[in-house]
Amino acid sequence: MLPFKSKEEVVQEYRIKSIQEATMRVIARKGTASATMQEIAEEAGVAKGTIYLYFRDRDELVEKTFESAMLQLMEIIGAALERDLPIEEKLRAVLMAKFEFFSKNREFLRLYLSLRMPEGPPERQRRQTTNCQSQYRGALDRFTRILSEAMERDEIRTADPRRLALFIVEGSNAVVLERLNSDAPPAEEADVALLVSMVMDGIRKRS
Amino acid sequence: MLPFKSKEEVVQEYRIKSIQEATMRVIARKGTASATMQEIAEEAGVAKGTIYLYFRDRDELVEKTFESAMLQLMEIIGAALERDLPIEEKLRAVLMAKFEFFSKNREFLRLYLSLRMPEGPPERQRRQTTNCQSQYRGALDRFTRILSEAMERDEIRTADPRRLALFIVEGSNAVVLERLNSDAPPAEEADVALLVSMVMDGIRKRS
Amino acid sequence: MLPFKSKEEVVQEYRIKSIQEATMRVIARKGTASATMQEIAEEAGVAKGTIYLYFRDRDELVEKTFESAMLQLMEIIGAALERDLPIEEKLRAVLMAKFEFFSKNREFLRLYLSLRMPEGPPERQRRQTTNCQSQYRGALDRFTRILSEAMERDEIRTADPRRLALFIVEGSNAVVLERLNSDAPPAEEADVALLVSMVMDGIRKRS
Amino acid sequence: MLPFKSKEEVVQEYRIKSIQEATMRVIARKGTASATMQEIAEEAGVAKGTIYLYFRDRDELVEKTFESAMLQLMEIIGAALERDLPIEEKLRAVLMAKFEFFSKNREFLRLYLSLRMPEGPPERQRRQTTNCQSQYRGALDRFTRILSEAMERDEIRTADPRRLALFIVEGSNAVVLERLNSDAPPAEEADVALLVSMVMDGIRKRS
DNA sequence: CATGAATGAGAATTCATTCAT
DNA sequence: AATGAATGAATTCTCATTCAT
Repeated sequence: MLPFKSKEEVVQEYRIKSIQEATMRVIARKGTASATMQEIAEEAGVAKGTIYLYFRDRDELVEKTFESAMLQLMEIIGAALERDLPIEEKLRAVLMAKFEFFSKNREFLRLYLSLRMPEGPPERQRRQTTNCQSQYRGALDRFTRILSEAMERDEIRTADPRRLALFIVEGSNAVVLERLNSDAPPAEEADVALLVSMVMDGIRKRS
Repeated sequence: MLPFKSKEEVVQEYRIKSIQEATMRVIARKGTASATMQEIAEEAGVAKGTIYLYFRDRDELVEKTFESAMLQLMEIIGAALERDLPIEEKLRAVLMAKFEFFSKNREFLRLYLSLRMPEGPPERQRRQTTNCQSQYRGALDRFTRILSEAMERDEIRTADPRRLALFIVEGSNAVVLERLNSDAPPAEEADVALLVSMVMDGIRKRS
Repeated sequence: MLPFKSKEEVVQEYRIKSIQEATMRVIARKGTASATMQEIAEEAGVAKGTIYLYFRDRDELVEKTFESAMLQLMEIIGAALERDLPIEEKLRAVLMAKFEFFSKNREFLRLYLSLRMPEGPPERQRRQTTNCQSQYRGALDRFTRILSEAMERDEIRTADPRRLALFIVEGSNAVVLERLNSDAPPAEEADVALLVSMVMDGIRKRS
Repeated sequence: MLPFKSKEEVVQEYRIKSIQEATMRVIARKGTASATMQEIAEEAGVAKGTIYLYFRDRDELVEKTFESAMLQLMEIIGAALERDLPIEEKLRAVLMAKFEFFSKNREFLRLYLSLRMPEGPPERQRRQTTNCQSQYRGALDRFTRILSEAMERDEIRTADPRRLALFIVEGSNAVVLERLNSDAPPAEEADVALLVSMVMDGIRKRS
């Protein structure tokens, strides 16, 4: 069964992709709350109305944009986790994947960071939580499970795996952000090595 | 020389404090971008116009509110850092201070987290960065310095202290957030102990 | 000479008819001002653009739709009026024709009622008046003339025939509307008889 | 207990009244569906936003405007019906009241006529029906009851009183509309007398 | 000082109309 | 001829800010 796409489908996917990319660029510039449909349309090179052909409303545009980028990220990280490696190498692989993804998708970072704190009236917050937080939570759960399994296999110390996961994920987010904000960040490998070593062995000096 | 405050000054300070507290509560509910002057005024029990007697505009209100809460946080953390303790105890003291502060000032967390990514047109972003990021950066620099000194004193391993500081600060923010979102978080001491031990010794199982 | 229609003409007439019927159905549902081209096109099973092949713009579509239904109505009523009957029977025939027409063309009623008050900017109002009111006025004039003639023949009392015509036409419209809105209206004959008797003899009790 | 109104209440009532009057004028010019908030604001000499201080949204503005004018009309008609008069005189009084009201409130007529056919999506139609039709229905019911009572008192012939009410009310609306559209309508008394005589005795010539 | 009514710039969204395929 | 994606003018509504009282 070959994946067959009619010309219309191709055009449609292309439009959706352009609009979502424009959305991410504008959000990267202005922030999620301040990105206007007007500016997104200009950035995408389409008319305002065109966006509404592909997305019900602004909320859906933002959510779908988040979801589709998040999906890519999850796939990359998922691939890194599937390989049967010791926990240290898994951690390294995940962090490398994340660093590489965000360095290729600079624009996504801001959206990624902002959707964890939903804005607006209760109803919208609920919706955003349902649609976006769930993906983020999913990623976190996955990482939590990896840590749990490593504990069971005695690879790492026993401790609340959720706390660890949170700490590591957010701590490394901060480093990603810092890298993107600096003009000449060190090689990805260097930062990843730093983090892995810190997470695995801590910062205490050993004799 | 006792600090002397005229009645007017006292009233003025009281107003400013009420308005800033109201601001934080509304931001905690709706998010920084969606908090309206109307809702803040109602929450503070004053008229909309009154806010403008004490703050030039909405941006200044948000920034000053951030700054004054941040100042408190910095003082508390500063006090924790001043004591001449080994790095592990300093870390513990700082985290305890932070946990306690946010548990007493739940409302501040959302503002704290949102101002790290300034919103809006370039001009506003610049202003917010100048006014708010600087405090955040200041806190970070301070922590970075503590780590540097500990490295010089050979208490901890040598590594980019800024990266370490970022990682630890943001990682622990995530745990603070998780605590505030959960109905019955574990004792502060427990979470702090977990983080300190993880930061100092890492997660690797040792024989 | 038989009227000869090429295949193209047949198709064209069929299209026009479908679109106009769809227009009336949508207007019956949503009201004249809220009927959108999109919904009309869907209802007619054609593309939006197709409508513009047959009608210059939305206004023309609505007007032509009105006109062609109105033309049918006028023919039916005209037929009723042509028969040489006493005024009472003429009135009965006209009302019967109207009741039957609207019961067969429920959808038309709303359009019929709404076009008596043209909407929008002066230019459009003028156009609608010219195109639609004229038909309505024509119908009214015709009925006015019937009344005048009856007065001249001393069948009915002398009075401003235009006022009488207006009163009778609109009064009976209200009854038509009420019938269409009720689930089980009385037989047409009953309502018509009521109206005819009322118009001819009034409501006063006679000894 | 004197009716006491603070200055604020007076100003508020004045604003509401100006805005509603402007609304009626614009609707009289453009039709209910085509009246824009912008034009209403300009007509009222206030800013767009000001209208929203007094009315939740456009729908509420239109409805409240209708209701308050309708209330006046009902009071005037009610007063005419309270007097204990024979049915003929009651009818005359009601019609006179109606004619006078609409000649003083020309602008209201269009709103009055348009709200009987609610526009838009089902939800809005339902709301308009609830809020506006109910008043219209109320007026109609009242008139229906008057007719019923006259039938019981043997003043008029027995017939479906609702049909009669509809017929008379709408028939006279048409005359009102015609009067307002003509430059020099006959005296109100003349038209009222025509209608009363027609309703009471019908149009049949009697020997 | 404090108030809150008024303002109007700006944002989201809709929809008649066009035009390349 | 038919299509329906694209357009952008027009519309509703929000909200920071001002200012007369």
